[in-house]
Amino acid sequence: MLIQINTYAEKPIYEQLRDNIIMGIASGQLAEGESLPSARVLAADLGVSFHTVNKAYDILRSGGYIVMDRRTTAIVAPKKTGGDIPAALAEKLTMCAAEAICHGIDESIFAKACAENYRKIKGGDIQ
Amino acid sequence: MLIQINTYAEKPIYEQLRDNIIMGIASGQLAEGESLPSARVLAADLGVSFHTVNKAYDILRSGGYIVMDRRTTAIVAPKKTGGDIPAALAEKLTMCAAEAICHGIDESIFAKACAENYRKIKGGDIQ
DNA sequence: TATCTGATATATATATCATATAACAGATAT
DNA sequence: ATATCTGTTATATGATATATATATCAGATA
Repeated sequence: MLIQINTYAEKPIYEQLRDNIIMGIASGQLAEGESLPSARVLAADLGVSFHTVNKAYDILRSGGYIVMDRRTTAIVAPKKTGGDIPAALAEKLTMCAAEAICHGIDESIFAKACAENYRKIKGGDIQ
Repeated sequence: MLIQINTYAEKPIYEQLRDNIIMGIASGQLAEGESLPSARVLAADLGVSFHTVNKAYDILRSGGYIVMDRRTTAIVAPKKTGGDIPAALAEKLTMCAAEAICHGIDESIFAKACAENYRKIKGGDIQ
């Protein structure tokens, strides 16, 4: 999977990496059990510090997105099914809804945008 | 409206203030045209620096949430209708959907959560 | 005139971000 | 065994972000 970062963006590099990989998993570009490049290799490829990649991997591990396997590099965590919405995600969604309301976006348009995003990502129709 | 912050949280104070006020506007607790407390007064009430509140107000002004009126304090911006989804919000929504997919949350559950959030906030059923 | 407002400037302390270098134990292949 | 990879951990440095304090300014208001 192609991982791209923008070192000029205001979003920290480690967050860009985190988001990139979450998108990759969600869209199926990174399959369950698939190996990620080692932190050192990815860092060299992107021209960033090994520690920056390591931080992103650590956050992904804490969030249950990847699993660290001593024998290989990090791998994509097993798929979850019928999960609950984690508190952190619920908070983000709440703020998204609030912002949408402030911008005068109708509930139907908001709901449609949410569902379309979901479908597009899951269908791999992204980027 | 009651504005609360947590100085121990990892989220910066100015972001907490921003989110708090956006929630207040979305939920109707802060009505269109309503005056916000002056940055100095709110800072004193919360026990934070005037500049921290000022930064939050400046971000809210840039985002079109409030209007700075020379004659009074900042006021809540006029309501928008039939607005489009701003790019920044679209990106947040995309990441929310991706996280939901990774957590094994079904599309129907995700869509329901989005819509329920929207309705609860708009109906004032919050906090 | 006195007092409020936000806007702006400067300075300081702390935290975060990103980097570099180094060493460590576990796993793997030669 | 040796060499090499892995993630983990520690330490140090610089740049930037966050939060604070103090101060000045122009505009508005009583």
